[in-house]
Amino acid sequence: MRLVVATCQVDYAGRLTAHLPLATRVLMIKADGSVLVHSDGGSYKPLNWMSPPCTLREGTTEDGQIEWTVTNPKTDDTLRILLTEIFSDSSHVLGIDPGLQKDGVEKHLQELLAEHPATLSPGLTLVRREYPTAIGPVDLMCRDEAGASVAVEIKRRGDIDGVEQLTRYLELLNRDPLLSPVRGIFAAQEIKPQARVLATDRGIACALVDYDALRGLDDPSHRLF
Amino acid sequence: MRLVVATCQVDYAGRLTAHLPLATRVLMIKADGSVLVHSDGGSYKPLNWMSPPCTLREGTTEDGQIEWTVTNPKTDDTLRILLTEIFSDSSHVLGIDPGLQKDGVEKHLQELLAEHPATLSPGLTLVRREYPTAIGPVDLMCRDEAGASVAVEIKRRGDIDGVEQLTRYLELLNRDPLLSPVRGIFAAQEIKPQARVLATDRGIACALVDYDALRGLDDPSHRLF
DNA sequence: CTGTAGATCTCGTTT
DNA sequence: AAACGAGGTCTACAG
Repeated sequence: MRLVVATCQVDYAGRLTAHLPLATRVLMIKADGSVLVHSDGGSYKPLNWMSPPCTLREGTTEDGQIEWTVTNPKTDDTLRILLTEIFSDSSHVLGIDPGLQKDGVEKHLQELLAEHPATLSPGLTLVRREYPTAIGPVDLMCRDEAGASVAVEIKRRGDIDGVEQLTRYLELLNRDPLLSPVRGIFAAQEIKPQARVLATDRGIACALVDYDALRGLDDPSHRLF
Repeated sequence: MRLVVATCQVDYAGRLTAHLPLATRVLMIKADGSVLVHSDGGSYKPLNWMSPPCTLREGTTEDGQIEWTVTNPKTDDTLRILLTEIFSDSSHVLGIDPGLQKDGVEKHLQELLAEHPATLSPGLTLVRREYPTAIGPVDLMCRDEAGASVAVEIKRRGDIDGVEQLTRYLELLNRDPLLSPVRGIFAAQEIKPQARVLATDRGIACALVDYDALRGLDDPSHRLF
């Protein structure tokens, strides 16, 4: 890992063309050759960058200024960095990172709802999780008290795409005379108004999921930490 | 901008809960208080981070180790960083960045196709760009040689979502007796096989767009640089 | 290996 | 301010 603080101008050419005027920034060069250009704001996304695999070539321009050329042989992207003044340049050995341990995303939501399907609709019982179809797995396949099939699509944030996805599943599932009629439940922690309208228009029920309440129902020994 | 190279352990609690075991990493603290935890690989995304607005509080644990607590008052997220060994700690004044100048994304593709609609289908002429509907603007509304309406959806990468979007537009537009029948063209630089199948199944034509060729047709004086 | 869906998405633009 | 769409998306996972 090399960290350079320098006044620089950056030009990128790849999927798009982009230009950064001369200013002081932080350049992060990782062990795999990738380069990140960070300013003193924004968020975690760099102003500009090069993804690995790529190689950095250091050179000088005709007027004696330092110029870095970073190229990615796979994508033919290039990043040209002109450095007019260097304030700091240091290298550090970091070693391989053990990586991030996560908990609590959609998969976990699906696990919790699989354990407590009745929170979606009274009397609902699980048939199976990740119920396979030709166009992808249905998150939860359930049965209601009357024995009718219910397909559940789970999202953290419910938007129109999720409704479209569930609609495609329902259309396919309802072609199967052994399952039909299959009704749908669109479950999410948050449902966008347009998604709710579309779902309702298509006869799909919406269920708001309370993640913390589900966690409370769940055995706390399952926690990672 | 403060750059710290240190052996650290990181715990995040917010939308999800995440943990980084003890290892040597780079900590980037921006002027707005945001914090990025980078390892020597991956890509431009940090292992862990805190988005602004947030505040960093430095403290010491009972056993005398340095502990940073970063909190975001808006979202109630917290990032706890335990630093066991610091290899480098430096601060730099960067100033405000002039920002990235972009060129060449979907908007530009739309402009080029608006100028040259006949490249999509022979004899096609533009009615208007960003044709408004109740569920959003249609990228290009055109007329063919016979005077029939043609709705064009433009994507850089054509996937199934784009076909769904165009389908919704067509469904809506075809309810208008003044416009109906409206046919659709799905235009993209690259069209995924599944998207092509879905489009064809729904009677939507697919058009592969050659961005460089369109640029050639276009007046070069429109370039930014 | 390709393709698909999720993301502490981020980042615009528009309503 | 909220919402919708795009991203040089990136990234993990399934087929």
